[in-house]
Amino acid sequence: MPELPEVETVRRGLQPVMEGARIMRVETRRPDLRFPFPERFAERLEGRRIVSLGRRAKYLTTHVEDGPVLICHLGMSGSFRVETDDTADAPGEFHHARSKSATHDHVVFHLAAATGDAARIVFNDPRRFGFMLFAEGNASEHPMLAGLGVEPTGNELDGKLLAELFRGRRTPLKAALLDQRLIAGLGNIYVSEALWRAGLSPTRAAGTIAEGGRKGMEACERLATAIRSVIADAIEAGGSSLRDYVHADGSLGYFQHAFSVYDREGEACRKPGCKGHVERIVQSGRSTFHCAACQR
DNA sequence: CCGATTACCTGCACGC
DNA sequence: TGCGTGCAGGTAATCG
Repeated sequence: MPELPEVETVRRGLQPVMEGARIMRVETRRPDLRFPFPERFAERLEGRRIVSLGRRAKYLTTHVEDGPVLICHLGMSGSFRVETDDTADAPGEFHHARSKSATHDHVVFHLAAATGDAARIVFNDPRRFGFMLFAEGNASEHPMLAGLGVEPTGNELDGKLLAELFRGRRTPLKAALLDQRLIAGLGNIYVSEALWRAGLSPTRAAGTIAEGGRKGMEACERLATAIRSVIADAIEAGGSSLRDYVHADGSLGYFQHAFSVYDREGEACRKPGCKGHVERIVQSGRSTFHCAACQR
């Protein structure tokens, strides 16, 4: 489900509830998600105050006082929702619009805010590709985060860096952009969208835009700009709501309406003046959507 | 080193 | 109504 914009949207939804609150109790309703929960998972969190909620790529990091850093990944189908006594006891509110099976509520964090208000943070994940791990000390040194590449937010990712990352790589642009060791946070949707915005073919060897002299440099600049803009636009729209994905407060993201190619097989290309249409191809076993007419 | 394939798991849409 | 098939936003292990 969630690529960087969705994870960032989740983070922003949870932050006001979690930061400063104390974790009173942690329930795990099964022994594992993708991986087994860490030893003494609940015990090491209970009683501690949450200092901050961060994000690296598609990972959420929860920092507590005098405890481990909780690293959460949502996998394909993971989501968090916030329950307060108001929301839980009020039938027919937004819960109704998106009945999500409690069958897959795997973890519940019972919180007490500084004001004394109680809240529950519930992690739901039907496919259980998500996971929760602990980092001792600096989370960025945890094996799961240590190898991650540059964030596609902010100014660091530019044409020059992209050229350095791609130089000599014969892998298709699609695969290069999905490689979290190069750029961290892009997923299947936003890779298709970024390549369309940049007018670059997903099948083109990544190295060819890094080695093509002036034209190559222009392509790198276009791609860096496309990546940053599509991620920024998606975050601003509150992410994409596909299938059952919703925000922590139950609301929906809107970016799926702004998709240019993803899941639009057969539609006319939206690029002004382009006569092409959106095609679906399969690369490394996953769908890629692109316009062969304007993406070269 | 590289890339492609498979595995992990459940739900849903679709055709019959 | 049910059943088989394919597909789904993730990462990681394995195989050439």
